[in-house]
Amino acid sequence: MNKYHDVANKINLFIQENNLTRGSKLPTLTELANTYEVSKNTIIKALEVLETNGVIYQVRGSGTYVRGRHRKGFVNLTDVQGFHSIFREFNLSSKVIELKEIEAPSNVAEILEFTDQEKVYYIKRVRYIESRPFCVEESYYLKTIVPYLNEEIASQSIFNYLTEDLKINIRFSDLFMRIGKLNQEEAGYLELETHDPSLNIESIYYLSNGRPFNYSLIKYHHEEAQFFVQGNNF
Amino acid sequence: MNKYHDVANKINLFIQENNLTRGSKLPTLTELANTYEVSKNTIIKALEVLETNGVIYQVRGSGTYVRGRHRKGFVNLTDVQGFHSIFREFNLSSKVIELKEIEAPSNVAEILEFTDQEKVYYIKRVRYIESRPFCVEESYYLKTIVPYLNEEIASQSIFNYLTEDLKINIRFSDLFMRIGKLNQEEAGYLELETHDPSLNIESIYYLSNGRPFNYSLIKYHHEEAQFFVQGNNF
DNA sequence: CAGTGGTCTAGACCACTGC
DNA sequence: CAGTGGTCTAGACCACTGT
Repeated sequence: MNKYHDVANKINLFIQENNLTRGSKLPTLTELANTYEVSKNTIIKALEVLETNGVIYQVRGSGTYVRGRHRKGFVNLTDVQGFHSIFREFNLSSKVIELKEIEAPSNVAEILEFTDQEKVYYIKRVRYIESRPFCVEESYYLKTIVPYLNEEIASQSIFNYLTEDLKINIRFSDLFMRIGKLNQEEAGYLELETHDPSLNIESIYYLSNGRPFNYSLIKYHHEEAQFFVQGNNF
Repeated sequence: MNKYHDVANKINLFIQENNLTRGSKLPTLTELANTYEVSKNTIIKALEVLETNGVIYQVRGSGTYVRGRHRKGFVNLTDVQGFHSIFREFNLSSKVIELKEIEAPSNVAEILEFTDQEKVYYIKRVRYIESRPFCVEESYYLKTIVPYLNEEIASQSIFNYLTEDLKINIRFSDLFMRIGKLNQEEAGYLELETHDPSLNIESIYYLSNGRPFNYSLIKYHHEEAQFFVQGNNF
């Protein structure tokens, strides 16, 4: 663990434990540098982490303040781990509809950027939050990166399996979202009517060396899909 | 303009002018430091900017590479200036439905965090992209921050007016998104049917001192709403 | 194990806020 | 104009990648 991540966590804890609310002022940079016994620049780095995570904001010439505005039930889209980390607190489960090893269809091959035929795992599953159907997911994993996958793993958190068991480092992701309409099958899974709207998110996940290894198309139940994005300007 | 922003722009230009594609390798940190005649740390800062903007990614021990994946017509949600900057290339226009100065309704007062009665501008407008109706927007601006607004300004880019004429610095924003249904009036503006779905985004914009000054509820035409989010993990 | 990105420091100086 | 965050530097050292 880096020093600045460490300090960031400590400051974050400090905010939570003291119940600091929006607008509360934190100590100055030099004070923080003294109390955590690191250089001023390391404090700056730590606060930078907290700023991009939407925890604080800094005002030049004035001070550092707590940002913290949350709305319950909204999932942060900016966080790559989004769903997985936030839903740890909820009772999240999955039902696997289909799991097979196939040659990648051409559109997926194009997205995942390979020219030769490559094997992928195809998974279709319905995800439930507190036993309410939440989304239908179709996902393709490059077999060279994810050599093994079974129904038991897919019925739990694939993300945890990738990061904790396979030690895969997910570095960044591209999400594309738009509104779609459910077909009869999907509507059935989500307990909705055919042609009801859904929030569709196509996502591509990349390894730390920049290679795309997963493509997913997720259709969210229109009443359950609630997302937020924290923008920063500079 | 800072040195590192300057360098970031130059590197960005370099990428574009040389048509560097996904995966292309950039020079090393020390080489970049030499060619742009700044310290290594300033290069790191510059590359950090490009990384959070989704232009490049860096692999420790290996190098810096071009990320660049775009899909036409998708609006970047992470960028505070999102709509305004990207649509500069399109023919974007607005029709003002209503513009008035009112006491803030209680829900807006709560969101914008004031307890006393305060005046706000309320604006309702329909926005068109290439003359196709794109979204219906209802927006509230704190009058203490935005002292004047008229129909002419509102029919163009309010964002430009705020930043360029009033010299207001927007620092960050919170966006909340979900699917909604259009009422009869809204459907009329968007040339859709009543109860057709829409992508609704509630947004709160904050000044550089952390004060919220604007709240908007925007309902997007379901066929035109296409957004993307670039996630970074660390 | 050479090459490359990442962390950390100490310190000088700049730019902005708010009294 | 005092206080506070932001930029920039030079340099030491660490951690990871890929051959």
